[in-house]
Amino acid sequence: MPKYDGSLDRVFQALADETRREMVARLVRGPASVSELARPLTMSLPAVMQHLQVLETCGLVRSEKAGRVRTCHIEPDALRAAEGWIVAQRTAWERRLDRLGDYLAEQPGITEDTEEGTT
Amino acid sequence: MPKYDGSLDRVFQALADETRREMVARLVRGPASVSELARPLTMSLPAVMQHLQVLETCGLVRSEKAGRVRTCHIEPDALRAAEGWIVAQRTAWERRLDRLGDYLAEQPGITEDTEEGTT
DNA sequence: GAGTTAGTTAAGCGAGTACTTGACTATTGA
DNA sequence: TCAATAGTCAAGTACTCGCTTAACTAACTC
Repeated sequence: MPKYDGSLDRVFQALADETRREMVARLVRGPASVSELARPLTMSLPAVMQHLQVLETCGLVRSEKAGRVRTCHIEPDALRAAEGWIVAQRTAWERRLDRLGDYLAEQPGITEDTEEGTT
Repeated sequence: MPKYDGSLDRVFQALADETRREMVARLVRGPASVSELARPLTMSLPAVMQHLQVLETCGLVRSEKAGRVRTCHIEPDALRAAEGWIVAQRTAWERRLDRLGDYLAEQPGITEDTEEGTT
C-alpha cells in the first residue's frame, strides 16, 4: 500500500484549498522544511502538517526527514495528471466548436448555436 | 500571494468529484438536459441537481430552462482558470529545474541535488 | 544534562458534503 | 382533462474537512 494515491479526486481536492495551493506554489520554487512552509501561514503547525499530509497522500508532495527537520519537495507528476484531465476536456470542447463552426459555415443564413442533443 | 481569487477553490472543489467530472466530460461534447446528464449516473435526480448546482456556482456550467427541460452547457473559462494555475506552477518548477541544471553544469564534480533552503 | 527547536500525535469541534426520501410544481401530449 | 414527464424543494443523515489545544518525542546547543 503506497502512501500516495494519485487519484484525480484527491489531487483536485488537495488543490481546492488556498493554503495548500500556497504551499505548492512555495515548493515549486524549491524544497522547504515544514516550519518554512508554515511561516507565512496564519495557522498552527499541526494544521500545516495536516495540509502537508493531504498533499503527500495525493502525490503532489514528497518529504523526508533528516535529523529533526523534514524537507518537502513537489512531485510534478500529480500536477501533470490534473492538468492533463483539464486539457483533455478543453481541447474536446474546442474541437467540437470547430466542427460546429465548419457546419455552420456550410449552412447559409444560420447564426444561432443550433445544437444537436444526444437523445 | 493569493493572486488568484477564491473561485479557484470552488472550481477545484467541483472537479474533485468523479460524478461532476463525468458531467463536464459529457457537456464538453455538447449541451444536455438534466435527465440526460443523470441517465448514466447511479444516483437520484435531486443528487444530480445538487452536483449541477455546484458546477454552476463555480462557473463551470451554465444552464437555462425552456419549457420543462433545463439545458446545460459548459463554460470553458472556469476550466481555463484552473488550467492556468496548474500550468503556472508546473512551468515555474521547470524553469527552476533548468536554472539548477545550468548551475550544476558549471560546477564540475557535483551530482547531488544540493539545495538552497530559504531560512 | 537542561533547555530549545522541529516536528508529531490525539482528541474534539463546528461547518460543509454527498447523498437520500417524500412531497410538490410545471409542461406536454393523448 | 388527465397522466406521464422533467425538474424542484425541504429535511434528514452519515461522513469528511479544517482547524484548534494539549501533551509528547527526538534532535541539536550550550
